[in-house]
Amino acid sequence: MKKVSLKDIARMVGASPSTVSFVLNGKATEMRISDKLADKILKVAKRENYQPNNVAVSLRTGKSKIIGLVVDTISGNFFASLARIIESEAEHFGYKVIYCSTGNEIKKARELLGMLYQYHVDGYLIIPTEGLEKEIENLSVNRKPLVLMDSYFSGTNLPYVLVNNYQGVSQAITHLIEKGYRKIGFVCNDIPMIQMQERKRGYLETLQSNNIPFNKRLLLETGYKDPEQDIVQNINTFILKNKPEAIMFAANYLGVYGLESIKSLNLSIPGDIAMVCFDDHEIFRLFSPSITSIQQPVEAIAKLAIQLLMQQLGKIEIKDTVSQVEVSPVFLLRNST
Amino acid sequence: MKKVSLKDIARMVGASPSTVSFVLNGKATEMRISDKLADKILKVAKRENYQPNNVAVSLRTGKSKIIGLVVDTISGNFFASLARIIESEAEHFGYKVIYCSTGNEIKKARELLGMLYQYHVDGYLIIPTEGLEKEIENLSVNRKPLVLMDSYFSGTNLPYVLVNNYQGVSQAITHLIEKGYRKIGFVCNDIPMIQMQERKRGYLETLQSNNIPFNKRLLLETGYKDPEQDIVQNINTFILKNKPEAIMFAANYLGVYGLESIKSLNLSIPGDIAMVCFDDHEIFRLFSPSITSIQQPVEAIAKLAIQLLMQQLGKIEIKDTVSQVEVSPVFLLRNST
DNA sequence: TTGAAAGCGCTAACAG
DNA sequence: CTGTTAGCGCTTTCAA
Repeated sequence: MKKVSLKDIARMVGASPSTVSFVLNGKATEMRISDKLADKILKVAKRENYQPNNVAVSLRTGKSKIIGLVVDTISGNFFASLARIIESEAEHFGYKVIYCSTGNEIKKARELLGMLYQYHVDGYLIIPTEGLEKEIENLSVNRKPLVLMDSYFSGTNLPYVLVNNYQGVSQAITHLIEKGYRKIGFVCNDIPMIQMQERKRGYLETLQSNNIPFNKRLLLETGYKDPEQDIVQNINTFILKNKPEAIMFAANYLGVYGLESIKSLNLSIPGDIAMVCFDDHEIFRLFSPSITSIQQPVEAIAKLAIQLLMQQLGKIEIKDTVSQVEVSPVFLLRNST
Repeated sequence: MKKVSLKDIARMVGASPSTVSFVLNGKATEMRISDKLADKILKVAKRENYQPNNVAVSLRTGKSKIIGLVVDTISGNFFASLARIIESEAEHFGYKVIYCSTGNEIKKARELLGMLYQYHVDGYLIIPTEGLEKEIENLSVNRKPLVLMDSYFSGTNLPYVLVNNYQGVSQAITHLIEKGYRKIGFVCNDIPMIQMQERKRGYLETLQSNNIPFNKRLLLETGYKDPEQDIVQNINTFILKNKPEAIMFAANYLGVYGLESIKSLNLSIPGDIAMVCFDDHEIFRLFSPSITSIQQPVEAIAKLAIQLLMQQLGKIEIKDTVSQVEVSPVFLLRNST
């Protein structure tokens, strides 16, 4: 039982492959195929359960109707919610989505991008990681539609959409200050990407504009690749040595580790120490006390990203020429501050 | 700047496409191509950064070196950890993985499977959902290598690998009984798939074999598609009305909802109510008190699934003919019981 | 030791 | 209104 091909259909109907192709692609009227023939073709195709061979279509047309979504890790909240929305948005335009995760390995990332390229995906949605700059630049040079999310490379002109990291942190720190906290710690990681830099800048400048001198001992930079154990340990000593009244964690996984640390230290939130986290997590809502956090407007990000991509794919007209957009975060006031 | 094709290379070197193809596919010696020519071809290909067009290769050979992983929802712990391992295992065999999520919509699931089929993925890893039986059966009939995970359809002979659900629940319930609890509630959902049925059976039979009469008011079956709010509300009234001394949740998302409910009821764990959950979740480890749970051996599941798939793909020899395997769960004793 | 040629399944320009 | 034909880029048989 082999799959029926377009040619098979043609033979059965007694028409030529091209005619069948036109009919099946809805170009029957355009090409002025007689209704009779068109109907017959449609009927036979249906009866035989004809499925076009997309590989052949792709080879011929150079289009695949697939967009590739490349992320560092598919675990993780942010990605999980992102993926669902992106998928359904893409569907509106007739595109399918395939996911690839790089596991934060530059080598693997390169391979994956290569694979997507070789399979001729029509567009790329990428959460960029350190070291991937050249490859991404390359896609762009080859005129591949692409949109970056969550971060971007400064100095390039690639389209991106991300949350306003500076604003989010600034809001949180201001909130802490208003609540009377002065000794505010900040725990971030050493990723050199723009989003983390912006968060750090948010911390520093907001302190400054509130006339609170920056104490560098209150800034903890953890290694991104360090094992969980080590990071929790670092946070432990950080808290013990510097006794911050409040801590802001610059990423949700850091907040989770922070929770672990605070728990192991037997400190109470917000009594002994207040906390707020950038990027929400299910745990923060459930925890007792619930944890105040800065939520990324995932839905908006996803929709905008697809929009920018579809513009490049010529699927929607370009309303405005802005292709680099930042969206406002959502401040979720809970009980940890 | 167009991509260089194999033909381009041939022209540059002054050889025929077939010769180039042989060399590039490592069949140079087999075909007795002279070393000189082979070297030259390799060098030029490298210089020109030749990348084969996989679409063309796939069309020609009917193989894609891709396996499709179809899950219900891409969020979720279980899947997230599964994916990572599957990916790296597949890599050993030279396969790439693409993910698709069905969002638990049968229509979308069908489309996705169709897409994978049309793109000629070489193998399928599927977490089956209700209603997908015929499509999956169909793949099998068409001799597509495939392995089910997490669940399966009784009455079919498809290969699968999943945790021993019965054993996991039985172990947990036994534990509760040993701890002295008698009024043990069980919260599951209404998915008619085998894994949930097995968990329910584990509950029922373990009570029975311990001479605890089954009280059907202690069994709560929640709608899988119900919104979170409703389910939490259901759990609330379930607890209030029936006052179980302990509850087992049959899935990790249910456990999380349970936590919410218990929190909103202001009950203490395990003082007022003990709890244990099937399928671990990061929250359970972090929560105060930490929540006892039954962990799925994700790594073992992933590795076995790939193994079964590679057997079908002829990539490894078949050691034993067992293609339906259950693995033992891991009991994680924590502080909620 | 190498090359010519056919063809995977489809689309689209061009000819009737 | 419909069919012929030429490929998309690659692999592989067969012939030289």
